[in-house]
Amino acid sequence: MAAPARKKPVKRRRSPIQSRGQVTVDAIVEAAAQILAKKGPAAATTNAVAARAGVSIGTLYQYFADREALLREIGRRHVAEMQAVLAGALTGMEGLALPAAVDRLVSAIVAMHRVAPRLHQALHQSLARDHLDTIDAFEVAVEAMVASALVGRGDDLDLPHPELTATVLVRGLGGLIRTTLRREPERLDDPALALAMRAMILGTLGESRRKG
Amino acid sequence: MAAPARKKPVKRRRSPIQSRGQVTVDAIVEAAAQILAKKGPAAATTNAVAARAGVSIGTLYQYFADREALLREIGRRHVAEMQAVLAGALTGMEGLALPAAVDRLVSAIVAMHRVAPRLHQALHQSLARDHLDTIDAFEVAVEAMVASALVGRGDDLDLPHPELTATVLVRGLGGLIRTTLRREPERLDDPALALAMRAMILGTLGESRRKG
DNA sequence: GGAGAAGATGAGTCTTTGCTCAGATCCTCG
DNA sequence: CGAGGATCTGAGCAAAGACTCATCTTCTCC
Repeated sequence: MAAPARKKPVKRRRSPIQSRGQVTVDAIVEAAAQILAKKGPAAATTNAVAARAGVSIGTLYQYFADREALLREIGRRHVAEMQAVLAGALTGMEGLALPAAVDRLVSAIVAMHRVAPRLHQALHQSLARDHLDTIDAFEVAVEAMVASALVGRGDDLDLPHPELTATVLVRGLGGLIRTTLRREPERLDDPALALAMRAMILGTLGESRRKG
Repeated sequence: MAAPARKKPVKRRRSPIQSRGQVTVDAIVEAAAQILAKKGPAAATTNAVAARAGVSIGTLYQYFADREALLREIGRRHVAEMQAVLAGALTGMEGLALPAAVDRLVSAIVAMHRVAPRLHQALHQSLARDHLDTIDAFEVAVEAMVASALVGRGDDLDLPHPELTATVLVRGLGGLIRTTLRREPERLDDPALALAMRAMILGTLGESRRKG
């Protein structure tokens, strides 16, 4: 009623037109990702990011409306990278027998998490209730992907609830990998762990089928 | 060389001696846990906590050296509570057949996470690289517990690497539950999910054994 | 009752951080 | 070359939050 307070008086974000603008944006995102990965969310202040990127804070705010927007962009890029790695590791799986396919899947998921483990963790921490959307959407997509892959080989599997099984597998494996990454990062290279994951997947599939 | 800078000039924390002191401490911890659970780590400022607890900030700092110490205390209490719930839900499992024992384990783990889901999540977020020690120690203990339980029924199981299997199961289930809690909290009550978890555990155990 | 310890207060200090703005500098293109 | 837009600068503002301290109140116990 009183004064019509302007909510968003200016649209701050500028899309780079000249190439040097793009270079600057990349430098900022890169710097932020590095700090995030190396020192955690708390250290990733806008000033620190700008300093590391070698630009002034003013420049940073020319391209990002606020700190959140910057984090969101990092999340977007990270997810895209993971997606690419996953897709690459999963090509040409159609012809494989189940155990071989599972091996392939395990190494794909591990590889995907190895892209930028510290950053992945930092994002999961800092993206409080907001940018997790991006990551969540990706995880949902992965679950759907796995579910359809399970349905795809219907003959030898015949699961009563492929989606449910996919959900359990994807979330379980993801959690396992994230916990391991945080507590014993070096262990991700342990072949025994990969075998154990394989056993978990195959066992879960077998046991789930029997229930049909 | 120059001035011998005093590092920790005062030990600020006072242990409550009179009963009203204990009451105050409890109120503070309780208030902090509530804010943490309801609004996340960022909202849990020392001033907000003191206000909610109905005491002045000065009082808060009489009992806690700093914000970290307060968070650490909350972590300690939360872990203790989870431990109690888990222990309670696991008593008298010795005589049970494997499937029944697994059912029991599943509901115990779910119950344990249901103690204070939002707080659990907030702690996992805020306890950056510090108080996670407390939670980590607990999780390690759970892994050891499960491992020994697996060894305990050696006859019908005979796993080649009980610790590894326990690790995979505990971390996998924990991750699955945490993810579900964050994205679809209501689903934790879904019996189908419990069944799927059961299948995962039984399947993993069976498949792991076969490898021996 | 009253001395002294335990407990509580909260205004205020100090620091940090997100973010703005009034310009300076660089590029493109006619 | 030079006009005008794109880009960049960085001192500094305002807000927020952790924490202190001088002082007051309440309790214990002889």
